[in-house]
Amino acid sequence: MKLQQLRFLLAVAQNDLNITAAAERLFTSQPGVSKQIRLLEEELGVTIFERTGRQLTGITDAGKAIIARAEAVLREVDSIRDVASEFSDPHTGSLSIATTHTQARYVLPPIIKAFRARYPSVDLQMHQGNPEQISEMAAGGTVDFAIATEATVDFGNLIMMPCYHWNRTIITPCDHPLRDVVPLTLEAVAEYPIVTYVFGFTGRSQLDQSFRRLDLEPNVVFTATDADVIKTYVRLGVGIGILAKMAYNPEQDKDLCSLDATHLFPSSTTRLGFRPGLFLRAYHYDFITLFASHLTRDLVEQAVEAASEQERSALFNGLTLQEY
Amino acid sequence: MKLQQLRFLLAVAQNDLNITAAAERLFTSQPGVSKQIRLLEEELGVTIFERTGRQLTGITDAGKAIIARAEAVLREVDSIRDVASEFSDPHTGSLSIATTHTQARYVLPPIIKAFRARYPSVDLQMHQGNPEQISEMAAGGTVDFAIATEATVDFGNLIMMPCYHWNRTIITPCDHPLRDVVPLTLEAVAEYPIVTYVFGFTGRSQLDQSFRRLDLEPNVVFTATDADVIKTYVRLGVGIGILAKMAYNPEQDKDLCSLDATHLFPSSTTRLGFRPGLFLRAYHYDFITLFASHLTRDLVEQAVEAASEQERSALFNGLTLQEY
DNA sequence: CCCGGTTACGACCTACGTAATAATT
DNA sequence: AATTATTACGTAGGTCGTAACCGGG
Repeated sequence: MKLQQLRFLLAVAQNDLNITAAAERLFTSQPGVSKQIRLLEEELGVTIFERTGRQLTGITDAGKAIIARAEAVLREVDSIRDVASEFSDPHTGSLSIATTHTQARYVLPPIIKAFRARYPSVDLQMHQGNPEQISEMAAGGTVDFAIATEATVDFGNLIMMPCYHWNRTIITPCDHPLRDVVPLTLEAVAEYPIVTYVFGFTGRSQLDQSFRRLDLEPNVVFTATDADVIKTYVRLGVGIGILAKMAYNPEQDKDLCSLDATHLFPSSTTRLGFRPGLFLRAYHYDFITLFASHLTRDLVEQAVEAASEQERSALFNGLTLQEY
Repeated sequence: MKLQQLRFLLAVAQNDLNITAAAERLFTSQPGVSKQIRLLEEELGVTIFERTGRQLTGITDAGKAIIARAEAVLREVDSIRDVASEFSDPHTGSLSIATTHTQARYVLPPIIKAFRARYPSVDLQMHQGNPEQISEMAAGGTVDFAIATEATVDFGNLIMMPCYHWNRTIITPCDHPLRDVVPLTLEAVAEYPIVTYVFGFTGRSQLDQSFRRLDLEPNVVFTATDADVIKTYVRLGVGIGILAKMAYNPEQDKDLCSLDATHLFPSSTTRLGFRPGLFLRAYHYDFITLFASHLTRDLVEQAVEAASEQERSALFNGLTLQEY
């Protein structure tokens, strides 16, 4: 068994069982891939791909199990390279982050700026997606870090660490009657059409819970995955907006008025996660600490070492997180 | 990077940095090993071994990290072979178990017999050790299964599953005055010199706790790692023996009398554990079910899938385990 | 007949073994 | 002096690329 054979195997699996395409992606010849696959099957004594005639038409059960493990092998091999680079050239490498719009647009920019200043030679990649996609990318090794608010807990065994708490603000046109309701109540909010996040994004489920607890039926007339769209529709008079506080910028959004809603909803927590086994380079730790100053290298290492989820969350109890 | 280079690397690390010895163990030439190590170092751009002159004198920090990951790679590669064998030849393979004397001597023999009857072509290996050694062997990949009562919880991230409960019996010469104490109490037991297990073995810590809870100071005059030695010294009149119930055989031990001590001590639980990532073949599942009938393949698979330790133990709540 | 996989063959490379050399203890 | 790592070099095996060949749609 050769590492290349495993690479070939994965390439074929990832290219719809098309050996030609896999060979192209690997910058090698098609017969070579074909042959190595057969040699691997022969050595293992198992057919990995179902064939009708000469065409690959499916993956056998054995093949699925083997492919899953081959991925693990290659991830681990990559991590060996990472370890080596860390010692030979600690300031060069790559950092890839998957995150949601809210983080990418409102929270990460200053962090990224500081990080790039400190590590100009680190190749930085950002991917945007919904929370599930983000978790999958982190679990599957496509990206190093997942940063999101929902759905990342419980998913794919990621090591998750709380980064900051945040709450919501309600934005309205400045002549809106809701501004006269003091103190603001959920009942009053529920009177008006609402524009907010789609389900699964940016603490939306916690928002729904708060209304439900008071047996209120909020009239959500429009949902979006990002705050910019929400603001746009509030400006159009479609309804009042409920969005993450950090997405409201008093200067740029001065045509909208904001009403603090911290007392109406429980705080949400944004977390950063990565897959167990990922080798964290010095700049990974630095990025984490830049993003959440309480997550020192020491603490992160303890979280990685922690045997159970319980043990891990115990580490984070008693920490005071930044509040937005 | 080649898999062989990683194998060479590990062999050198495991043979006191002696390349000659490593080459012998690998049935290859010593210059070959030397060269591949250097090639690997060159490719990674990192020195793995500290050298004084030509002698290898230590492992660098980078080397330690790399070796740890190389072990993971090779384990995973082995597991690919296991997967393949499972599909090509499900009845052939190997099963290695590390366990303590008590299990090996009194509990496992009928299980092993049944297993061998069902899988005569599976190469069965048993290793005896103390609970820590056992856990280490399972975590490090030396053996597939660890079976023990203590110390295996919390250790090395093993996936542990409860197999059966058991309690203790007290054995005495048949003319011993303790036989007249009805009902038997811990206070009475504490009056006599005691022969039992050494600390860390076969539920010894739970035994100590029971005495301590009543502020009793048991007079333990002799400790052993196995019940046969305990019986021997009880026969010599050194003291009364406290041992696991399944270690008392009414026929063979008819010169000794046993007093049930179930009401004096809490039950202990014997567990079976294996490292996460181990590929379980059909005969692995069958062995587990033979050993503990409630641990069906389905349940074991769920335990493997469980994301957290909590989730896993929840699976086992409500099961009624066999009681010895 | 086209697309895609396999077989055939030749060139290159590289891993490995033997032998010689150098450095440590 | 003995042990152990490195260097040198030749060989055998294997990987890879080109080209020819086959099987389905």
